[in-house]
Amino acid sequence: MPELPEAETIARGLNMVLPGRVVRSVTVLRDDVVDGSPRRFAEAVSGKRFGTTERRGKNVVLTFEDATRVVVNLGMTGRLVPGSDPGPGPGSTHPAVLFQFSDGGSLTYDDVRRFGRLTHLPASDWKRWSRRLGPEPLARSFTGARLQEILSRSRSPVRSLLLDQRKIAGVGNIYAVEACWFAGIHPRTAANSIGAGSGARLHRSLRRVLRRAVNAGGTTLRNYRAPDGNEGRFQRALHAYGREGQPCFRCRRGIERIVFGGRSAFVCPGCQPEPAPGPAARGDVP
DNA sequence: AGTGTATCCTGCAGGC
DNA sequence: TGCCTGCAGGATACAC
Repeated sequence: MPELPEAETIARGLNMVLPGRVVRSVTVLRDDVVDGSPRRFAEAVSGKRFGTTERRGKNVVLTFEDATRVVVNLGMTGRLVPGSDPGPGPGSTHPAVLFQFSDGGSLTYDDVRRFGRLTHLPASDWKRWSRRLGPEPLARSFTGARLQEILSRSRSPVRSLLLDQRKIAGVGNIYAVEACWFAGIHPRTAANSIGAGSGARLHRSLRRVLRRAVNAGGTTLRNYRAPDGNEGRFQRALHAYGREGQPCFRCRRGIERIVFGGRSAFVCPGCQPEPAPGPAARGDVP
C-alpha cells in the first residue's frame, strides 16, 4: 500500500481537480469497502461540495465544505482515480465506489484486493478519529526527543513500533525498513534499548526518507499510481527494501531478508548488527 | 506487554 | 498450458 508519501502525493493530486466540485451521486459497487451501511454512506456524501483534500498518516481525507469528511484508508491496493466522464476513471480495473459529479466528471475508488475502507465522518467526529493516530513524523513538532520518548516506552522491535499507527502515523514497511538501514539499526532491535545517538539517527533517517519519497511522488512497486496515473519514482532510491542478495551500498555485503511480525524486513548484516539478546528473564536457567 | 497466527482479498511470479 | 506455492506499500482480532 500507499504509505505516508503515497497518500500525500494522492492528496496533492486530488487538490488539483476536486475543490469546488459537487457530488451528484454515489454508487457503492462493493459493499465491503464502505464502513457501515452503503446506502447511508451514499446519502451522506451526495450533494456535498469538495473543499481541500488532506492527509493524516496513510489516510487520504476528502474534506467537504461543510467539514464533513470521507476518510480513505487505501489498504494495499486502493486508488483514487479522477475521471472526466461519469464512468469509472481511466485505468480503473476494480472500481469499488463511484462518485459522480454534477459537472459530468467522477472520482473512482478502485481496489483490487479490497483491504481499503472508506469511512464517512460527521464534522464533529474528526478530532476523535484523528486522535487514535500517533504524531505526524514530518511535523515540526516531531522532534528527536519526541521519537526518543516513544521508543523508550516499548520493548517491541523498532520496526514493529514504527509500523504501529497509534505510535507514529503513516510509516509502513518500506519506509520503516529504509529508515532502519539509513540509521544503521537492526529492525529487530528492542525500541527501548536504542540510545540517544541511534535514536537521533533514526529520527533524521525517518524524516529524510519520508521527505525524499514525497518529493519523488512515492514508491511504485506494483499497484500504486498517483491520481494522474503516474508512477512514483522512489523505488529507484530504495537502499534496503526488496534488495535481498544485492550488495549493501555502504559496505557491499549482501542484503538479507528476514521475517518477523509476519512481514519481511531487509537488513545489511554489516551495517545493521543483530541486537544483543536481552537480559535473561526471571526464572531462566543461567 | 508482546508475538505469532489467521483473516479479509486478488494477482502475479516462479517451480514443476 | 495448467496447477501449485508463496508473496505483496495494511489492519485487526485472537490465543498464548
